[in-house]
Formats: sequence, C-alpha cells, structure tokens
Amino acid sequence: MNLKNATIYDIAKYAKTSTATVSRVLSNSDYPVSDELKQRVLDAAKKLNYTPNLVGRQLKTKETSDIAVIIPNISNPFYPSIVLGVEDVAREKGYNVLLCDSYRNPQLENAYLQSMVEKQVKGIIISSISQNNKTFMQLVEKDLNIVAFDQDVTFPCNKITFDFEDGGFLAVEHLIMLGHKKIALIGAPINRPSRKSIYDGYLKALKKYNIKFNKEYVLLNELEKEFHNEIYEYKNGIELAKRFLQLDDRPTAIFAINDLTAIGVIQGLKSHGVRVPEDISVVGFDNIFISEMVQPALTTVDQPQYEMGKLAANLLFESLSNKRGKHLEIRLKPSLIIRDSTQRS
Amino acid sequence: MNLKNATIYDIAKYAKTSTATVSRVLSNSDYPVSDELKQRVLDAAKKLNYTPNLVGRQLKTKETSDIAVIIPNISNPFYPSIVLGVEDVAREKGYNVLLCDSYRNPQLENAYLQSMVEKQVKGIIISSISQNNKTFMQLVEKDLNIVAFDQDVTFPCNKITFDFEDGGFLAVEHLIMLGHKKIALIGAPINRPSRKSIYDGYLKALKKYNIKFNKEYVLLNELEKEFHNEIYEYKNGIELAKRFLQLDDRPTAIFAINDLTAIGVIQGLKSHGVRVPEDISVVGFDNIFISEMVQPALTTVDQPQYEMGKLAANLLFESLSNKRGKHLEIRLKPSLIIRDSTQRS
DNA sequence: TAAAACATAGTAACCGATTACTATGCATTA
DNA sequence: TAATGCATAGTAATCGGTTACTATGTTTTA
Repeated sequence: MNLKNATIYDIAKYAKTSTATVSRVLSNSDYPVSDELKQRVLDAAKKLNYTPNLVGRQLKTKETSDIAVIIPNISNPFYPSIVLGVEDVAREKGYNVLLCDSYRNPQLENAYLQSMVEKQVKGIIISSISQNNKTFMQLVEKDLNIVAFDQDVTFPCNKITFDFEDGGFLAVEHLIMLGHKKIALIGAPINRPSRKSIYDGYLKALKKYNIKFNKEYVLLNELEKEFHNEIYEYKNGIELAKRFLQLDDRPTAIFAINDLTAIGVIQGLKSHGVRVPEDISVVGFDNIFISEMVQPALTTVDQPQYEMGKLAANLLFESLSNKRGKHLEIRLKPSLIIRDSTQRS
Repeated sequence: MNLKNATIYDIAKYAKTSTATVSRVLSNSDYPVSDELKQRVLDAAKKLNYTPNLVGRQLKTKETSDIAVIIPNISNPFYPSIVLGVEDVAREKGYNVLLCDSYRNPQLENAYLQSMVEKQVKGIIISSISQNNKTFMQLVEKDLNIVAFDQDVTFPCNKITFDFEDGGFLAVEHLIMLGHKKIALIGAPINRPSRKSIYDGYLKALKKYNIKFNKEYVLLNELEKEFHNEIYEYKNGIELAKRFLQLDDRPTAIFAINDLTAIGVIQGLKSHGVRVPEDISVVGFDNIFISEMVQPALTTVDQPQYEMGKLAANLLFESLSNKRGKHLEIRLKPSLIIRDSTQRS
C-alpha cells in the first residue's frame, strides 16, 4: 500500500523500538533480541511491506554482492555457457553477475573495468583482450580480485588457462593418424596468444611426424574486423574455403582455428561440391554446442565452457575468502572430440 | 600507491578545502568553483589515485545505474543477442546490466526479482515464466519499471510482444503455398501462451486453406524436463522425428515450434535416410543464428533478437524518463525467412 | 551476599557521497 | 553610496543501513 519504501526507522517507530534492534532482527544478526520484541519487529516489517535497501547496507559494510564478467561478446556462442557457469556459482554464494561485453575493444574494456571498481564489485572475471592494460595492472596491484581466463594474460593474477598448444597438437595429430599429410590451417589472424599457441601446436604436430611445413597451407584472413556478431567467423570460414579450393596442391585436411570458422569452411566446401569428410576432413576448435548440430557433426577440441565458468567463479570466491596474496592458476588440458567431419585419407 | 581508496574527505584535506567543493568538482556539478581551486582538487584526486565510490553516491542520490535482465537461460541461443541488445543501449545511457538466469523456475525468478528490488535497480527486463507471479504483480503495483518480453504476461506493464499466432500462420501458409497438405506440428508441450499462439496460427492457416486438422499430426513430447541446456530442445527434435517417421499417413511437411527442435528434427530425419527438403519440408521458428549455419539452412520465422533487446531497453529508459504512468506495448510482426529446408511438395 | 557475567535494549557514530543552507566578498545597480 | 545580486566556499544534514559503545536489569559465581 505504501508507495514509498519503509526504512528501518519506520519500522522502529511502528514497533516502538530502536533502529539497532530492527537491524539486528532483520539482518539475522546473532545479537540477542527477546522473542517478543523480535516478533514485533517482524510484524512491523511485514505490515509496512519492508524491503531492505542493499545500498545502505553496502555502504556501511563495504560488502557488495556483485561480481563482474567481462567477455568479448555474449552473442559469440563460446561465452554463454561460461557466463552461466559463473552465474550458477555466484547465485549459490549469494552474488549477482554484472555482464560486460567488451567487443574486444580496449577502450571499452577499460571503461568497464573502471566502472566495476567504482561499483565496488567483489571481483572480476575477465577474458581480457589487451596484453598491456594499464588499468588492469593497477587493479591487480590494488589487490582487486581478478580471475583471467580464455586469453593468456601476462600479469600476475588468478587464472584459468587452457593448453591451446596441446589442443592444436591433438587436432593435427588426429588428422595425421588418419593418414593426412597435407593439412591446412585456416582461421583468423594470429593476433592473440591463444591463437599463437594453437598455431604452435599445429607446427609441433607436423614436426613430430616429419611432415614438411608448407606456408601456402596457412590461410588466414587479413585484419580482423570489428567483431560485432557471431556470424562473422562463420562467414570468414566460407570465404577462406574458397581460397582453399584455389590452392595448387590442395590439402586433404583442414584444421580450423575455431568451430565457427570450421562450420563456415564446411559450408563453403559443400557449396562448391566438395564433400566433408569424404573429400576433405575438417577439425575445429572449442567444441561449442553447435558443432554437434551441424552436418557432418564436427570433430573438434573441447574447451569445456560451463566448467570453465564454474572454475573461474570458484577460484574467485576462494581467493576472496583466503586472501593469502597468492595467485593461483588452473590449467586445463584439452581433449579431442571425434565426430563425423574427419575420416581416413 | 595507497592501497586503501581515498575518499572525498582525503581529497578535501589534501587540497585544503571542503568535501562540498570536492564533490562539486568531481561530480561535474554546475555549481561554480574557481578555476584555481578546481585544479587543486583535480590534482589531489589524481595524486591520491581517487576512485569514486558509487555506493555512497547512490545512497544519497537514490539513483543506481543498474538494470536487470531476467531470462530463462543464457545458454539457450535465443537469448544472447537479446541481452546484447539490452546491454548496448544500457551502456550508451551509462547503465550496467545484471544478468539473471531463472532456469524457468518460478522460485528462482521470484528470488531474483526480490533481490533486484533490494539492489535498487532502475528497471527490470524480463522474460517471465509465471503467469501468476505475486511478487511480479506487487512490483508492477509498486511502480517499478518493468518491461516484459518474449512471453505474454497478463499484467499491466510495459511490453515487447510478438505476434506468435501470425508467425505460426506464416510458417504454415508458406508450406501450404508450396503444395503441402499434410503438415505436422512438432514441438514442446503447449504450456506457454506463446506456444499456444503458434499453435493457433497453425490451426488458423489450415482452416483458411480448408485443410482438415489431423490431431495425429501434432507431435509434442510429454512433460518438459528441467531446461538446463541448449541441447535439450535439439535432442527432443531428434526424438520426435522418430515418432514422426512411424506415422501411418506420413505428412510431407513439418512445422517445428522452434529452431532448435527443427534442427533436431532434420537431424533425426536424415539419420533415417529421409532427405530434407526433398522428402520432407521443415520450417522452424525464431531464426536463431544457427539456422543459417545448418544444412539445409532452415526456413523459419524471424524474431529479431538483437532488435528486441534494444527495443526493450529503449522502452525501459523511456518509461524511466517520462513517468506518465502509462504502460506501453510494442507489438512486433513476424516475417518469414525462406531458406533451403522447404520445397514444393 | 557481593561481584562478575550475561541478556537485552538504546544512543549515536559511521560508511562516502550529495546538497540545502549559510556566509562572505565583490560587482552591479539605483 | 547604499542596496542588491552573484560568485564562491564551507558547515552540517542526509541517504538507509550497521555496529561500537553505553546502560540496565537479571543470573551466575565465588
């Protein structure tokens, strides 16, 4: 009935007691309050339709119940499950999640970081794009709780990392085991540490099995355009498939640097009458859920997104509770998911 | 250098002035402060590495800069673009987005609503699952700014609605125009208004073109299990495709109640050697980005997700600024996206 | 039985900002 | 020149909670 929200002062007045007592009752303090008075307070709160104002509480206690997740783009299918994993853990701990899409834009990432600090979030889980982010550095120094994931940041902070190199190695080794010797690498430019590692894995596998590296077989598009939607990498795959088909000594297998590109590649090949896997084998990277839905279902390297989200959040809360000043790193190992897009050459 | 964050008191002391002046300078108030003093304050702020504490400001101004988005599940590919649209608008207005996944669980939805109110969010954008949510009602009555979308809620509040019935109609009419007369409806149980409307559209199209309704052709799975991931509807489609294939007088076309189900259906059909669209035409609903990536690309009804997100956020901010107490409703019309999963019968 | 400990309640300071109100000196106006 | 207005600065109240500290009556302990 009251349009204005009642405060503990209103309740105190109504229950003929003090705000201290009201606060004690309503915030479940273990400070003793007699049953009778407690009941009066509770009745008053109910009667006045009281809703606590968390801002007031937070100012005094200096404890917010928010954490932030900063990712490139939630519409990139790699991220939703991660965010869900984070949120599931956060909810369990009584925290809420502020979602920040940085669009891989350093200015935006910076602005979000700054803004989150001002909001007094308890921690930040971030897939940082910049390798040399001053703001980021300052925050780490300021002892803000940060968990980096997805990209190998060089700063000392808590991290969930992934062995991208081993992932690349596994993918290419799989193709080699199937008898492929001419293996193309297709993807976006090698402008992030994670991609560089995948590339290294590709090279490592070739080397181990004595396959000569052919730089004609590395097809990367030029500059990455602004990454504004999930379709971009897919389109890119279609495009690169065309270039692939013009290759003189055409490879029999393709390792795409991520699933969306792989799906685009398959699409591009198909549209030119090339069959996958009969004519060309294709391996992706990430194991986004879509890779199970396309035809042929994509053989790919698994990065367990939901689990990574949970791990990141757990790591964050752990570092919140035992502040030993130590930074932890959890390194995940890749696994290969073999489906239908690869076959013996 | 200072590990503890400086407050305006520290700055006032350092700059030998009062907190009032500091606040005026740092919050860009239009209250006049002499250039010299202003500069001293700015220098002090810089020197002390000042970061404003938004909680303090919010308590006094009663203005938070948060809005909440409550959706069933961010890992369902229908929602990320919506959330992105909301966030893009929010960022532009200086707001942040709290993400809440309700898992279609009324208790959870309720808890989130309550929690968001306590956090003093400026508004809530919600795909509400419950048709009879007491908490929700109370909030609407309390004049909280709410925009409902995606589901037809019956309460008076701001809404972004979609003409699901017309969408269903368009899909089925398309099939009829292609010469199909036996058209199956496949999907989840009709336990939400939106689905009921799609079903009505299906019936309406049949009726308009004098096609007799055959209830054998309506294939719904029993009870919806907990919706914990994006794969569920897909799996369900595969399952229902099997049941479809056992039908005595097998239809020549399928209208699936959403894209994920449609993609599963196609998958299921293919695995039994049935070709799409040569043997069976399939139409989906939603136009999630994946429908463009599968083979065959899916003919479907477009619900423009990113735009819906932007519209919802804009509607929210509009209702924040001109509080005329009026509730607005923006009703979106469906459009049919014809791709490769349908053909003449 | 006196002292110490405890249960219970209230007063008021505090968290970090904003802002109403007051004060002062200078410029403008009559 | 006196009155008025404006630019500038500071004091202190305030937002809605929490909690340190104080106070009082009752119970336990020596």
